[in-house]
Amino acid sequence: MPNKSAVPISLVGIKAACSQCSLHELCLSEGLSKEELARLDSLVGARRKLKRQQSLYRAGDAFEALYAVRTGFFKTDVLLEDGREQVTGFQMAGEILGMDGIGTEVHTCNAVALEDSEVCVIPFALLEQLSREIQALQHNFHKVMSRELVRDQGLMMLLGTMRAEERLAAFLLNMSQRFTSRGYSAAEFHLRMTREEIGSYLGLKLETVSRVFSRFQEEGFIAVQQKHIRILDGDGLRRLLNQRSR
Amino acid sequence: MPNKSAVPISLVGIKAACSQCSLHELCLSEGLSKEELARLDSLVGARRKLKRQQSLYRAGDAFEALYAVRTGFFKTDVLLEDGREQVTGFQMAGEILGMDGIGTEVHTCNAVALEDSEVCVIPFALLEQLSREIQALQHNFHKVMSRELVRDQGLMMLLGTMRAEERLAAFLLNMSQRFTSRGYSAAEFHLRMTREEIGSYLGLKLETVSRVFSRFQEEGFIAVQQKHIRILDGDGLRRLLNQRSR
DNA sequence: TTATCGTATTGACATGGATCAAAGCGACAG
DNA sequence: CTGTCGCTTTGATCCATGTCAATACGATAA
Repeated sequence: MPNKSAVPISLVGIKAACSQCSLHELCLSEGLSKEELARLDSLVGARRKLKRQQSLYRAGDAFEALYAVRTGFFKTDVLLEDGREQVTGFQMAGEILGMDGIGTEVHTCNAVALEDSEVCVIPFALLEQLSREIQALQHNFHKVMSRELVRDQGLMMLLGTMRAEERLAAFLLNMSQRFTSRGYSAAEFHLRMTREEIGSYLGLKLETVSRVFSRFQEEGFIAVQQKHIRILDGDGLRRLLNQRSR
Repeated sequence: MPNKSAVPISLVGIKAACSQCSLHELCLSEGLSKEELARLDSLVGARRKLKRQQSLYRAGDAFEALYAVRTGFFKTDVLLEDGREQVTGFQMAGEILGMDGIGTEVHTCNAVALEDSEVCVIPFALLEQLSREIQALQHNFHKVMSRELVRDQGLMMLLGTMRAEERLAAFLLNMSQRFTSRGYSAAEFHLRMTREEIGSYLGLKLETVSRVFSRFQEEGFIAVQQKHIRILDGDGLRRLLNQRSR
C-alpha cells in the first residue's frame, strides 16, 4: 500500500523551462528542436524545493513522476527490515530520479535531499505521451535509463570485486569527474554526505572510510578536512584503481 | 536438459512469433491487442541459436538490438583490465538482454549462453518506432527497464550489506522463485552456472560458495549434488535472510 | 564564553571470508 | 576400460575489514 509522503510537498508556482535550463546535455532535452523544447517545457509541471534531509519520495509511495535535479544533491537508499541501509546512489544537478517506480507504479527506494535542493517534476504519463510524439525525447529517455543500468554495473563491479582503497579511489574520481562536467573544480569539492553514507554506498563501514581517507592523505593523494576534499594526485588514485590488487 | 545439436547455426530463418509465444507476461507483449501483437511479430526479425559458451554479444560490440531469451540460460558479466570478473546477472526464458547498449550505442558487458539457447532478436530502432505507435508496448518496455533497475538495487543491497550465508540464501530463493514462475519446480532445479560464476555474482570466492552450500546441507536446508539443488526447507532459508545478522 | 550533539578520527582486537593446497568426483575422449 | 580435464569439496592458515571504544572536532544554541 503506497503511503503518503510524510513531508508537506512544497510546489513552487514557477514554471520550469527546459529551454532555458543549463543542464541540456545531461537531461532529456538534448537535440530537441525549438518547437519540441517548448512542448517539453509545457510538460514539466513545476519545480519542487526540498530542504536538507527532506524526502523527495519514499519506498512505498505511489509513482507518478520523474524528477530532474536542478540544484542540490540527493541520495537514494534501500532499507532492509532489520535496519541495514544500502545507499544506491548520489544524484546531482541534471540527473533523473524516480525511474525505479515505473515497473510497479510504486517507488522502491527513498530519495533524500542531502542539501537544500530543487527538482523539476516530470509527470510520467505525460512524458510517455510526449515521447511517443518526439523521437529525440523518447531516445534521450531510453539513454538515461540505460546509462543508469551501466552505472549499476559499475557499482556491482566495485562492490563485488574491489578492495576498500580501490572503492574509495573510484568514488573520489567519480565525484571529481561529475563535478567537472558541471563546471566545478575537479580538484576541490565538498562532500555532501557523511562517512557513514559513503560507507553504505561502497559497502564499507564508516571507520574504514575514515581510515582510508587518512591513508590517502598520508600518501599525498588527497587533502581531507572533514567534508572538504582536495585531490592532489588524481593519477595516483587512478593507478590504485588499475593495478592488479592481489 | 537441452541437448547439443551438431549444427552450428546462429541465425535460423524461422520468424519469431510473439503472438504464439508462451512468455507473454514476462516479455514485451503483455496487454497488446491482436493487431498490435501481429505488428510486434513482424518487428522481431529472427531467432538466433547459441551453443553453450557462445557469446550473444561482447563488451565493445556495436549495439543494434535487444534480445529476448526464448529458451536456455545466460550470464552477463563485466571484466576489469586486470582480469577480475563480475557476473552482473543470470537470465532465463522471457528476460530481455542488451539494454546496457542503448545509452552509448555500444554494449558494456558480455552476454554468454550457459547452455544451448535461443533468443528473439529485436532490432532496437524498430522497437522504438513501434513503441511510438503502440502505447502498451512503450509502457511494457519502460517497465522492463525499470524492473531491471530495481533488480540491481537488490543486488547492491546484497553485495553491500549481506554476509555469505544470506547471499546464498537470497540467491537460491531467487532462482527457485524464477523457476517457479516459469512453471518448473520450486524445490528442485539444476544450476547452469559454476560455483565460480555464482561466487562472482555474489561477491564471494568459489570456495566460500561451496562451503556455504555444504553448511546448508548439514543444516538440512537443501540437498546439493554438484549442480543439482533440492530445497528442503525454504522457510529456513527465508529466516536466514530476514534475521538481524549481527 | 561554554555545553551539546552529530560527525570524524584513531587505536586495539576479533573474525568472516580469502588464499593456498590437496583430494575427490564425473563426464568425456580415446 | 582408462586417463584427462574441469569442476567441486575440504582443510589449514592469513589478513582486510568489521567491531568496540575512546577521543577529537566543528557547528550551533544557550
